[in-house]
Amino acid sequence: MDVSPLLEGLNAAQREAVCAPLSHRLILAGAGAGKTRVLAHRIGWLCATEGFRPSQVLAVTFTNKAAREMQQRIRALLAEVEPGYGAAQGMWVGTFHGLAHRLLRLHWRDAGLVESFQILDADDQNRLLKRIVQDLELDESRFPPRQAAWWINGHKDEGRRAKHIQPTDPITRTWLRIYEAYEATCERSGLVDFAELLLRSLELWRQHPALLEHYRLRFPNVLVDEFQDTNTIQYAWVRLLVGDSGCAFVVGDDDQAIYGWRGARVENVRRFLDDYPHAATLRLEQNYRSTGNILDAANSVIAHNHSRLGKNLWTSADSGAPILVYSAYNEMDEARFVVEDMERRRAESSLRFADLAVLYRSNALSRVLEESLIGRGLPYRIHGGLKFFERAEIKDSMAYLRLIAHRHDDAAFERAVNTPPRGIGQRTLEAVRHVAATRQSSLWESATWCAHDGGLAARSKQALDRFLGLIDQLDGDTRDTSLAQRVDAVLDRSGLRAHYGAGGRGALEDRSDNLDELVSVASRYMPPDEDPIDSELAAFLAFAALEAGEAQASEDQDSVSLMTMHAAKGLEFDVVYLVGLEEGVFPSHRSVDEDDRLDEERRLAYVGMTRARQQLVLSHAETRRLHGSDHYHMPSRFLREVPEHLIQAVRAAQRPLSAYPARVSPPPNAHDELPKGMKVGDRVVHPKFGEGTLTEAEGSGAHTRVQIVFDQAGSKWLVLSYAPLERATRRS
DNA sequence: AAAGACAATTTTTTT
DNA sequence: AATTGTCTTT
Repeated sequence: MDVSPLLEGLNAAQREAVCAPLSHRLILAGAGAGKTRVLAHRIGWLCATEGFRPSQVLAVTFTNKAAREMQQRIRALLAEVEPGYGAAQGMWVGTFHGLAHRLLRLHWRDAGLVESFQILDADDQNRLLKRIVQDLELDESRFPPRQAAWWINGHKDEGRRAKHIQPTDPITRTWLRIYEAYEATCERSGLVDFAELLLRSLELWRQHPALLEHYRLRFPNVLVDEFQDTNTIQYAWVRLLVGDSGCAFVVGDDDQAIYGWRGARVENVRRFLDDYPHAATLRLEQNYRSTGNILDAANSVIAHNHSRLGKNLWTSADSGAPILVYSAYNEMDEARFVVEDMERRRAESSLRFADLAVLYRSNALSRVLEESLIGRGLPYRIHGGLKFFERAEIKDSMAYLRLIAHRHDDAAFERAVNTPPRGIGQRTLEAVRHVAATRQSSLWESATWCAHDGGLAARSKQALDRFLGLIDQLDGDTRDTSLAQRVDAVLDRSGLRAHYGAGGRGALEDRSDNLDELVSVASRYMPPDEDPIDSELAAFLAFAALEAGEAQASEDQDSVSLMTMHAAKGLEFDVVYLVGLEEGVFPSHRSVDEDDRLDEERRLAYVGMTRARQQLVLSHAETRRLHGSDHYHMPSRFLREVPEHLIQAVRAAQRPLSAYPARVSPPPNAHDELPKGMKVGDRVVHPKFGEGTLTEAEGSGAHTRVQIVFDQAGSKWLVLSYAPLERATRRS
């Protein structure tokens, strides 16, 4: 057997990681240091030289995309090492949720589930919670369903069920009541949300030691990617599986931990070292992606963070071009600059559109850029946004399929009953829900009863009965047909196709196109080889929930990428434009008050900057129109944290206004002064609060509000035209 | 029961 | 600004 492909092209540190002896390892790998590569090669190494079969390897990633990539790389490697190796048979590579789901499908009985349990996505969960909050007769404005979901998921992510929580105050008591009711509903309807997948599978192992032992023996090797993004329960899951006998190989970068706000615990990295004192730490610090200047800039920014595990990226590459910083008048000027710069670069070199990316803090910033790109006719692709399976019309269709597969799915029932409208209104539903609540039954059972026995109007009974009959018939009639035919039958006989086809209220035509696309997706769908689910429909439903799919399909077309910095993690481009570098935008105004959050923003900046291979372009706007009103922000602190000698500044003022493309209107009052001749950044004085700095402004004319950070009195928002503010006289 | 006016809301995202 | 959900009207 030739193991050389496994080591080819690896540097000393990478090689050490790949060939490490069998014991626990923590690999701290900086951006662009080849961590995914190391992970794939490590698995190849384990199989080729340590005598493991691929089926003895379990590797976890965070996204489906990463899982697919990993699987492909390993397959290619193994094929090279040992031609005809049966291509990674039996290997478990997937997301935490995907693997947990597989476990629950295999051991549904032991996990206390019904065989046909359904997965509840975030949207389903919110709807269900809304229903529950209403049923409990609580004030929705005081207990918003979204917040309830947040509260419940937060506890589940920490491994706590309702019974583990001791309420100390009335508010917590109420949240707990919601949690309990939610648990009961999910139980009764056979529904499992994302957090539940993990918690259930963890409990499955805890409560069935023999089963756990089986998996420990089966997977002596457990590998985790993006370890800094694991939450409490994911960590517990890995720890339980590894136990004392297994071998954990975890890869991460504490400087790229950007998901703390959704429960990820960077501390898990340290905790791993506490829990496995013999684990050796290896650092991958050589970066193969970016120029020296880009790395220097990124390193300088991240150096401002507290409590890092310590790591300094270096490269043998040239320092490259300086970091460009563009100061725009406003967001339109900024977008114009970005697009013109792209055109210029493309004219001067052989860059493809796909080598260019614009990254921003929040999705709201993408619109202007999009308009500018359209104006100049450049192809682009916005990543993120609504996924295919999250679209309303698709979810409507899926609700029918879910009911066909599992009648007791209350979430699907609520969605499908009256979509499209078929005369089953609030009153009727109220009655159905009431019966369900008193009998502790699913909505389906309750509806069956109501359609014949309840005290409903004959009309309503009939409508209800027709709906129930429709589902039963769809199930019966299409049982032996292909998945695509089933979907097609659902669209036709449910009336959804006619409903969306009619074009509704100004509704976009692609709604109906999406329905056709769903049929086509179904016809192309192939259940995974080693899937524990025997029904094609059930497998398809799980696929839709776990893998919502990219919104735009045109992946092959050469186009500029637009996305949030979060979405850019793991990707790289020759030229990266980081726009909206303004205090209050990035770092976000919701983060500036807390050190921890600010650190996370800074890590996000680090992630964004290190996406660039050749050229990094940073920009900020003096004025930005956001949510309908004007904002005047100071340049982001992250800009100031980039050493000056790395920067080449481009001032907007050098460009005449007449150079603006005709379709973008010239900026009104762009860099103008605020009323009273003030500008952001000025020193001001207030008779009562003393001296301070004008840091931000919002609104225009007489409504302009400004934020002043007073030297003594703290920060305050004042209406400029009323506040007795004066410009401070400069002291000598 | 369904359409239309009105008000509130707006980080980041995966599964 | 624009989307989203709630309330009102017919």
